[in-house]
Amino acid sequence: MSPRQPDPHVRLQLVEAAARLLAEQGIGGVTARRLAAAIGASTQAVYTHFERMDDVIVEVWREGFRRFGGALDEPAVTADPVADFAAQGWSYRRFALTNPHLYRVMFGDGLLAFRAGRHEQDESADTFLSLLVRIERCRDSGRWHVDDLHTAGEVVWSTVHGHTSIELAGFFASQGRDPERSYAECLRATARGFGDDPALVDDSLRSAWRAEQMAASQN
Amino acid sequence: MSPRQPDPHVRLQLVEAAARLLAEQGIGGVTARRLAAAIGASTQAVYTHFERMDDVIVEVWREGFRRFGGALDEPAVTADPVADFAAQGWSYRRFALTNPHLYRVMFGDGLLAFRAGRHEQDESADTFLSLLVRIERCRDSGRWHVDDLHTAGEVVWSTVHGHTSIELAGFFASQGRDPERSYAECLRATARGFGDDPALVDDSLRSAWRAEQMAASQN
DNA sequence: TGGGTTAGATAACAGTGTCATGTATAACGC
DNA sequence: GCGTTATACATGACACTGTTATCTAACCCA
Repeated sequence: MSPRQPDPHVRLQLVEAAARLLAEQGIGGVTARRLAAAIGASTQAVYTHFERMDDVIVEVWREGFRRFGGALDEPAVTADPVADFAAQGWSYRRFALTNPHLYRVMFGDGLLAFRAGRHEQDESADTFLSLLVRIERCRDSGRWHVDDLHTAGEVVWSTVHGHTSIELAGFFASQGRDPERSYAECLRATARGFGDDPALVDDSLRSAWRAEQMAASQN
Repeated sequence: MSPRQPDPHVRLQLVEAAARLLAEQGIGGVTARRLAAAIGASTQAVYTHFERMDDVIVEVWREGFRRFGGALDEPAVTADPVADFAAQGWSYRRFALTNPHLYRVMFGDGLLAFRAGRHEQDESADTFLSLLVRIERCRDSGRWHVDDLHTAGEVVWSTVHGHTSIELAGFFASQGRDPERSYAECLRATARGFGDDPALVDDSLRSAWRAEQMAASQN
């Protein structure tokens, strides 16, 4: 009765290697053997620390949501709640474009949305709250008329996720279209859709666009 | 100098088998050996008719877009262009829910959006025109103010695709949310986003919902 | 310091896409 | 109709995948 403990350093290394492989080669590049080789171990090490190969990806997925939540809260909160909403929208897009493979794992149809257990889905739902906070401020300022906050969040998420995944799939590029223009239009239409004043919306969008330019240029 | 011709019937059978396997077991169920077994041939038959395994899926993808285009044009054109727009939106969603695996292949990140050549992407862009036609009618009726038709189409597509793919991923179900409510809200926000009159929008949405109920019950 | 448990290595199995080889068949010139 | 010949398709292999049975060596605790 004296068990040998699994080395948490090994587990950490595996997850880090998986994240790196994912970012560099996409989901197809993350294999058990490559993972093991990356940390100088055998494939069995993977199965000591994880039940299935997918569970390694789930761990990367978790870390992705942590970073994603940070990105969504990064844009400063100002006196213009609609500008803050739009700035968050741009931040959403920038995260996805900077981490395309990670975004696909997080929101794509690969495997996780299904295979991830309820626990993981609840974690991802937390990120959703970041959206709700900024929508709530738009409502409370009187500029937006929002019946149900949660439903409004689903509308916003649908739009930004839809445009983002279409852009990641390369459709806009292949058709010679300008994704920044249509994304701005998505944000504009959403704000107007919630009853905002068109002129005010345009002002807010301009502020948000300036903020995004600043943030994006910060390397 | 007397070549033996490949049997077009074999090719057709392969594509049909791939479509069936896809619908029944998802993309993972479509393997070369299963495909060959389904038509009583060897895996080499696949490589006689297609360069790569993926090209079989591309063929299913093509047929999917043909059917999808039909589904988008199915809702009747009436005197209310916004109701017609919304009815098309519901038809979009119904197609995806009825053919989930096919929809994922068509619009998902699996492989095709990237691997499919320019020719295939142009074909999918044709389907996009179905959306533009109905948006154009909303604009011409004076109810919508649309700067650029193509950009407006991208906004609409982003929203409906975003909500649809989130629903297919099972997020709404796992959170106990009502996807029909938020989808209706997506359509409403979109119409209002283009400057439509809120009261008129509500009327049009009701009409479209009735039409959808009819169409859906036609099994 | 010993005893017991388990981390991790090695090697295998079943599955995948793909291809080299061989054969039989279909299309042409006569 | 009959050879001739290019090729459709079958057979079997190769490299890869995730996963697991087996073994050894290292660790933890008494």
